[in-house]
Amino acid sequence: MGVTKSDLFTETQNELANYAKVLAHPARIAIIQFLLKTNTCCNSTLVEDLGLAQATISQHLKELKNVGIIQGTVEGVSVNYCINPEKWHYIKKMLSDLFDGYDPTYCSNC
Amino acid sequence: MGVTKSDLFTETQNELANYAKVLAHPARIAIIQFLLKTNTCCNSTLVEDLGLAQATISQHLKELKNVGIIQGTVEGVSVNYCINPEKWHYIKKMLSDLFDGYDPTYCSNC
DNA sequence: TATTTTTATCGTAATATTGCAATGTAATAT
DNA sequence: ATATTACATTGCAATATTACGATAAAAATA
Repeated sequence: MGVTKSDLFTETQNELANYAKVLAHPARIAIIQFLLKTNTCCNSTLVEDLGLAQATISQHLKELKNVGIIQGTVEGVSVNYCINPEKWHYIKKMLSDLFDGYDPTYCSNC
Repeated sequence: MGVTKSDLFTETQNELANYAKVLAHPARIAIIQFLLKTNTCCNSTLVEDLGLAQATISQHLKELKNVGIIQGTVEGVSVNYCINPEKWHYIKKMLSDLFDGYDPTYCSNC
């Protein structure tokens, strides 16, 4: 049906899935990596750098902002985007908690 | 269009996005967490545990298997799934490389 | 004021994802 | 041989995502 049955899952499961979803597009990964390098960027810079249309970049930025991984501050005509440090570390922790939860020494059949 | 312009991005960006995509559904997170707890599971166990239809679980398992995060071994009538340790650590490293790439002390405007 | 620059939003088309009933398949049990 | 059990696959409907042109809004500039 295309609609996820969120009510079947825990809050953590839905939350993790939502964070993963925002990372699940190369353009958004590229935007994040760009920010890791330059610390700040605006829509027009990304349009040049990524080669996607302005409306498309704007949409990706919106999704990143919606989950809180980036934040934007109006700077005259343009908007400066940067990583939200608190959210960044929160997501980082959720993911490492998940990935640290596996100990292969307990596995007998693989 | 619904189609990602993969050719605009680096291999790493596409790869990261693909791994994120497979984590971008609470059912698949739930399956992984189930495996972290029990180390092994089969389709029917998950159908009981998650409350999704057998065909749906089968589809989610297929996606997890396609990116290599889990592997299945036929055990008589049923199929035992478990985490693929190499892939697990590979994905874990890719994600931590991304998330370790941020140093808030360099950021002046947030 | 008119123009330019930058971004957001709307509308739309193409494609992808989610979920499940129905059906197919393969191994085991009766 | 037939039935049962466990999964995979197919086909379909509903919804979500991706991409972008067109347009709107808001600030800076001529």
